[in-house]
Amino acid sequence: MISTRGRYAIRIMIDLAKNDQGKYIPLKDIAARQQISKKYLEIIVKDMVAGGLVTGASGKGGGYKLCRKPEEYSIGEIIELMEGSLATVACLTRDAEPCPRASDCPTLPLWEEYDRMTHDFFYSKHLTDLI
Amino acid sequence: MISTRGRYAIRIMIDLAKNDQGKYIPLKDIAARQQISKKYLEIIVKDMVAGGLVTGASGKGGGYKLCRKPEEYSIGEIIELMEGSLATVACLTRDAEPCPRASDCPTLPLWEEYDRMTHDFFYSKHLTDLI
DNA sequence: CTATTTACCTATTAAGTCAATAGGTAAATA
DNA sequence: TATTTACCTATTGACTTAATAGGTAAATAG
Repeated sequence: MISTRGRYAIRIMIDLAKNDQGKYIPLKDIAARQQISKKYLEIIVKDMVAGGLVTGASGKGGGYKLCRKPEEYSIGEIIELMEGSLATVACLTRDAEPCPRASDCPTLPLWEEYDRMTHDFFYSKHLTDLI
Repeated sequence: MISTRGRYAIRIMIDLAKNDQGKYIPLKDIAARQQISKKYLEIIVKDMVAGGLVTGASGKGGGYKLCRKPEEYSIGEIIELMEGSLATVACLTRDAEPCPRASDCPTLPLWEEYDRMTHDFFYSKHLTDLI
């Protein structure tokens, strides 16, 4: 299940893209338009800055801005950053301890196939596809 | 993320299919082969009986048994029963309260497409594909 | 230079979910 | 009648989720 972290991050990105006029956009405005608590968005957007999705500027006239063109963001990248992983089962997580049953696990190929499909799906979608 | 409920359920089904000799198979044996706590499997298999995936019989010589041929079970059906839903975002859950933003939510089509893909993927796989 | 606006920071919390464990009762057979 | 098995209810510890609370630092407009 994709949580609010990933979903709100995408909504922030879309909002930034749609309202782009070259200037920074205050989080207050985004929160009002998206009807999400500004305080909660702060936590989310902080990680977006750290992950290189957006840039922030303090002070009057400050706010947030995309740091690439909308077509240069894949949805997969956004979700993977915000959720920590796109993995659909625990044993395929980035930092999963190696499963001792992996070599003869009859279900592993299924999860791998689904994981690959999920990855390809979200990496083939870009921010521009949502605008 | 698919939890142990869904994953263990599939492993139980595979175990029942592989070891089928017409008789009931005690949960004790499945737990030993799969290296999963029998007590935990009890909780899971209870819902599998309720959902019509397997039948149970008490007493000596009792245990569990598939109630259809392995090719007649889709993986989607098993996961959906055990996880409550195959939905990948909250607003597409069976009993989600209707989202007031749905009509002009720019991300909804994305989740719907992914959901459809997930559904089709798991319903196209059957128990026999894992044996 | 000062007031205002904004990002940025740390901590806390209430509710819910997950993955079990514990300790029984009822049913069926050898 | 003893044994084996399913079936039942309750509890728990760890973790995650989705927030809220209350600040400090930076930048600009006036």
